[in-house]
Amino acid sequence: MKQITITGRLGKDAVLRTTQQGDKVAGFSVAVDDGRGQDKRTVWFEVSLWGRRGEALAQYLTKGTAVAVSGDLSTREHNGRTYLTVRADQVTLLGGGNRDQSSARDRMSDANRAGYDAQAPGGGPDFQDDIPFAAEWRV
Amino acid sequence: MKQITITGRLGKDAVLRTTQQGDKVAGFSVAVDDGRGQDKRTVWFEVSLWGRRGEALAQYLTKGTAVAVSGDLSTREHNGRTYLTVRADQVTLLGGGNRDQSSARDRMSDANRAGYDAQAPGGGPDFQDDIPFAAEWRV
Amino acid sequence: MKQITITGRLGKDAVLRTTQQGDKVAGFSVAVDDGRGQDKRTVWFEVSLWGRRGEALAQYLTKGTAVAVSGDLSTREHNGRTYLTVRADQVTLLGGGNRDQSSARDRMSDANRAGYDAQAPGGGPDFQDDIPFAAEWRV
Amino acid sequence: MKQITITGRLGKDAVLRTTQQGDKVAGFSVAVDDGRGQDKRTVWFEVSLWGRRGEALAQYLTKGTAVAVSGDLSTREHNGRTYLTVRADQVTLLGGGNRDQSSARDRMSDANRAGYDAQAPGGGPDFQDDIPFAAEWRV
DNA sequence: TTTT
DNA sequence: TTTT
Repeated sequence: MKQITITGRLGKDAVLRTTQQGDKVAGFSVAVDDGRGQDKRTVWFEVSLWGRRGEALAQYLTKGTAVAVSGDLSTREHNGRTYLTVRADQVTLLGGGNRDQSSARDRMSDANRAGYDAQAPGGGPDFQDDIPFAAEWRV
Repeated sequence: MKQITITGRLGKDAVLRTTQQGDKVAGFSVAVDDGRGQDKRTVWFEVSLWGRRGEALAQYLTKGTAVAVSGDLSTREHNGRTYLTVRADQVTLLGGGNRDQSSARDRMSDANRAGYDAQAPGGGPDFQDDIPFAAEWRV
Repeated sequence: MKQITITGRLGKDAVLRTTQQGDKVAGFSVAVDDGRGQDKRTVWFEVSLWGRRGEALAQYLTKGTAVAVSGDLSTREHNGRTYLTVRADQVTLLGGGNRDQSSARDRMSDANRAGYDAQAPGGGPDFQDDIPFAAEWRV
Repeated sequence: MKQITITGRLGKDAVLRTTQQGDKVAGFSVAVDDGRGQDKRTVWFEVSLWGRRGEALAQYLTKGTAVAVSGDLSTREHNGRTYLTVRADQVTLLGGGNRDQSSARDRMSDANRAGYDAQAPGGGPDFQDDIPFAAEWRV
């Protein structure tokens, strides 16, 4: 088990994709502050949210949105760089973002009212493109 | 968000149930040690693991099994008592239990090979019996 | 282990207290949303943050402030009610509250620059008053 | 906030070190299983446990010991490799290891009876040697 | 209801 | 570097 909870802000709008099996996944990067004072830096996490929950929340996961994300941490190597990835079990909107907050929260409660599925169906490397994130998003 | 991770042992074998909608859920109680020395006590958590993951893991979730469980914490009042409940996103077997460990782990890896779903489909109070745990299990 | 991470808002300003041993502890209650739609409710957590960190953050932990709190969950019985308590290891300010945000964050970074201690020194029931929270704060 | 909880086993005995300021820290690596079937791999975490708690637990943190660790995740670059590090708030012994379990647990309860401090005093890069882990330990 |  |  390697279960992580992060709070931070999206660097870009989330991207909603569909696997060849027809499964939906929302992908987005979250910037988390680390250290303080002189040692301040930003740590980036690539988050994937599968199923109906990703499909429903993607529209609210806009650049600058503050979120809390809980899920399984992994690392991924790509072009000599190490990425921190989180397969999300839970995503909570904390505010901010490009859209006005109140209407976003109203629409969200509709989305949440249905029973969304934060889990990937297969769990496999079955993307049409093997990276659910823009290639320029680096750790 | 109120995401918890506990480690502890099952007080009884898990019970696998089916909702009226046909959804499967494994229910079990986990004893977690709290305090030390004179102030030692046991805190009990009622855990539910929905979908194929619950269906697959139920057979290994036997009395005495050590587990790590991550999920959403809630409380439930029943007959004047407060229960701590966890709707599990992740359950990891740590050993112990009534069955012999090696064969259990072998069978488990088969179970895990498929893509299991730790999320409830609807999230609602739609049990055939509204309590997924024996009535005598108290906090 | 029963480690929890919550996000929510303070119901009142934090109270900074001193034990008979001279240890400082900040106490505050955090409201966390649970459920959705018709089943929405609020779950309250009593949080304690010990040592220099509590001392330093108390001034920013005002009514309405959004926080993320990570720590050890326990329950406490008082007058027939069950309280959820969290002994915090980490507290992150997410915004809101009575004070203006920017200046609060500026002052906070000073506070954080020193090495604060989120742990209780003794861990014992050594309060001058055995409840670090106002009696009217109920689960 | 980037708070993680892992369960896994120590690759080597923990090393107890002292900073130039006289602060104690136990350092150890934890192997965590990732993936399943063909995609199984091991993810390593470098854990540091500061203060009296590190001092007290170091003797039980032997090679092969199963632990649950909760704390703040960071990454560290060293010689072109990325390390996952956890500054531990909580460490729970789950069993295993080189020493016999029962006596270790007995001694541990003595250690735990005192109030240990899982937090670093300063948080700084003030090691006599800047790496609390053997250089050959790579992610 | 668990276990060390 | 671990373990099942």
